[in-house]
Amino acid sequence: MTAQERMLEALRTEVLTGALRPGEQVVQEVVAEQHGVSRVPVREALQTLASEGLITHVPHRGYFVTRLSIPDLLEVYRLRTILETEALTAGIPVLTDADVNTIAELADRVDSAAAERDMAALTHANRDFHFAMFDAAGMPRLSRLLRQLWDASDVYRSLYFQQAGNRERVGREHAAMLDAVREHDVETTIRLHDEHRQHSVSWLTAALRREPAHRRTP
Amino acid sequence: MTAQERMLEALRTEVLTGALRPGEQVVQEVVAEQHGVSRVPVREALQTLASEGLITHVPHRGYFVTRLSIPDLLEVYRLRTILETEALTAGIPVLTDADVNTIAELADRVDSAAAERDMAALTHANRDFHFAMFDAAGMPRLSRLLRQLWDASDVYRSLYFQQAGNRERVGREHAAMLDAVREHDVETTIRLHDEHRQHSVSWLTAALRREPAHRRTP
DNA sequence: CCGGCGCAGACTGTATACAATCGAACTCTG
DNA sequence: CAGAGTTCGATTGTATACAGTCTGCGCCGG
Repeated sequence: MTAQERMLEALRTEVLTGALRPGEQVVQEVVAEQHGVSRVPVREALQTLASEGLITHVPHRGYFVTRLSIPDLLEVYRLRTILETEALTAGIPVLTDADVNTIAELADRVDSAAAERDMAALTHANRDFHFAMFDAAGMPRLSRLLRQLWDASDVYRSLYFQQAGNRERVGREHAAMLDAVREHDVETTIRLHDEHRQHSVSWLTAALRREPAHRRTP
Repeated sequence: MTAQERMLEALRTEVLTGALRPGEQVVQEVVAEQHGVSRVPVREALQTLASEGLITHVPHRGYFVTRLSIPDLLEVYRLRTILETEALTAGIPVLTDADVNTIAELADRVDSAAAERDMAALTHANRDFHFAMFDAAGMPRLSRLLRQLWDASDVYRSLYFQQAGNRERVGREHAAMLDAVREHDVETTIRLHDEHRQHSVSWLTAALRREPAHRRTP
């Protein structure tokens, strides 16, 4: 595995778990030293994250963790709604029994991570759970676009998960989805996803309004 | 402007106009020498294009112009249909008179480029024409996703434009769209876009089937 | 006292140099 | 003669070194 791939993974995790906070500058030399590599692979990883939108690049100034505005967050969720509906419509009917079992297992993993308050594991397991359904559509580009949109909002989802009530709610919602998925009930699965999203977007906009204390991404 | 930005622009143009053909390897040193820079900014531009999907990266092997398969092409057009419909629904009703004039002007530019058989100009003007409508939705992320999808298929659109009949057809289709846009007729604009897309996708799949002669992207 | 100017420091951007990896042609062997 | 091993060339990946740009602070003048 190349150094830039390691850096990409490391940086993505740090952003997604909130170790690097929105608006914060990512100084190349610091990251390089922490991981024992030179600045070159760090730059290339940052480049990738920038083109995905997770990081914002300002020439001659540096790389900053992207800070979502509320309108941007709403747009992300609107696009997710459209594209996830498409993915579920194509994917749920063609799920095999093995797929369903995998999804059930992933739901368990979400629960354990939630119980242990392991945010990194929770974020990952949650993604895996949902993308097991999305990927079933067999539309790699659609999956990829969705991953980008999830990346963009994961920075804030870690906030959402930090509250115990939200973690419990997610557990219940996932269980309901699993039931619908078991019966290949596309309509219900979509409806549950819509509600799931709806709740987190309202919670998050409220949270963002409460805490406008970061300074703007320069 | 930094060197990597110049390289990004240059490489993107070369891929989109077909100067670099699908499947072909992009050798860093060659590109660097051609443009009088070192390999570093070239690498960073390639990195970005790779994360957008225009270029495929194989560690320790190199960067290759992505070759679309027919299923992939169909997926791109399906996603474009969904997202462009969304953009037009939001954008067409709120177009100002100035916007409409801009669009009309862009349609003219497409025609002139077509008349002069200037493929690079044609590709650019065509994009500008359509994105003038899409961008009107005021959804920057949606525009961005659409640009990615366009990038992915532009490699093949240059093929489409090389045929005179297609160029004329596009001129007529754009004129019809312009009329619909002038009247803020969302439904007709969407229908025309659907037909527009439908024709190019059928033409392109046929063309791809005729010419499967490239060697596989390794 | 306040606003513009210049300088120092930090950080980014790029070039050059070196190390590692891959593929293909060639050789050697059964 | 076929096939596995091997060496060589080309190309990529990474480190180091240097150049350029921006920011913030202090100084000077009004």
